[in-house]
Amino acid sequence: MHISTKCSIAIHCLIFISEYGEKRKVTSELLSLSTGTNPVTIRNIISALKKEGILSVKFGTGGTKLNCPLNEITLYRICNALEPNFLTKLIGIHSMPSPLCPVGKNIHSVLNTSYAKIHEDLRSSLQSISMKEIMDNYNHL
Amino acid sequence: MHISTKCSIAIHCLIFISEYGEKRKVTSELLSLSTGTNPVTIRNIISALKKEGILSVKFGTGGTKLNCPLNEITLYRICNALEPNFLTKLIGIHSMPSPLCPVGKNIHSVLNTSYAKIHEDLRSSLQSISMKEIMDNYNHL
DNA sequence: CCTCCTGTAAATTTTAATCTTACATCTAAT
DNA sequence: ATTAGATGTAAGATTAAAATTTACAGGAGG
Repeated sequence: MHISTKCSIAIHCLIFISEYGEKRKVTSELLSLSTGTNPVTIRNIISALKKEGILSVKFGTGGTKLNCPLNEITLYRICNALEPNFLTKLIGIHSMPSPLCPVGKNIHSVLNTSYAKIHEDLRSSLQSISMKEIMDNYNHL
Repeated sequence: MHISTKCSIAIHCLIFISEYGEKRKVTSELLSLSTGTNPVTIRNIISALKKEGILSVKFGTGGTKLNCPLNEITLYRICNALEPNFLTKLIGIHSMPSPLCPVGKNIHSVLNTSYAKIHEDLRSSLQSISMKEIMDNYNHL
């Protein structure tokens, strides 16, 4: 399973909210126009970020605001909010190796050991980048 | 785009070839049985690994042998053989942000900068694991 | 009480991955 | 040389995953 475009859309939304969330009412309709994605997808993404405590949404009347400092919003947190346990789904494993073959019998165990290290490395990589760096990048473009 | 199960199947095949490639004729049919994948997929994977110089295939009569030392066969090399530039396809980016919006106009550039670091980190992670470690792991199971 | 918004669910469409079928070609053994 | 058992690919069919669309129940605030 891959890291979907939802991650990119989420970052897009967070930049937008960080820039405009205090000044005007940021609705899913507005984010939909800016990202070029349909409003339901936006609402699902925003909903996931809300559950993670990253932002808050004004119910009923609409509008979105960030809920914690930029440096605490890491890419890891975003990805995990969008898809829990996304790391374990990163590299697909074939499901039907032959149990009669010495290799087939043990392949899952071998792969899991090796992949665990990759998951760890990717996790720290994603934790090392937060919306703070991304906003800095955006502002100095 | 994700790292597909082809990577796991490739590792499975390489373990099998490493164990049995010298003793018996390892055909796509045999690998197909061991992995539980159809022979055409196996042949495509083996073909990609061959182009990378990782193994060699005896044409006509069949049979596969490793072509270089285990420690030179890194996961990065395997993934790249299976799908060139797989890193740039790892995290999807939404294709239609609004060019009228300040965020939409610049999002691709911002994302590419941030994602480049992740690609680098993942690359070194994948380069740090080779078939040598995997075979050691397999043998000490 | 009316309008604009959110939160979800369900069905449809689109896209990507995988499997199947088919066949040309090659090698070694008989 | 003929044949049996392989590889290498191309195309089409099937399956599975993502994304979009449609629909609607509910809240907030003028």
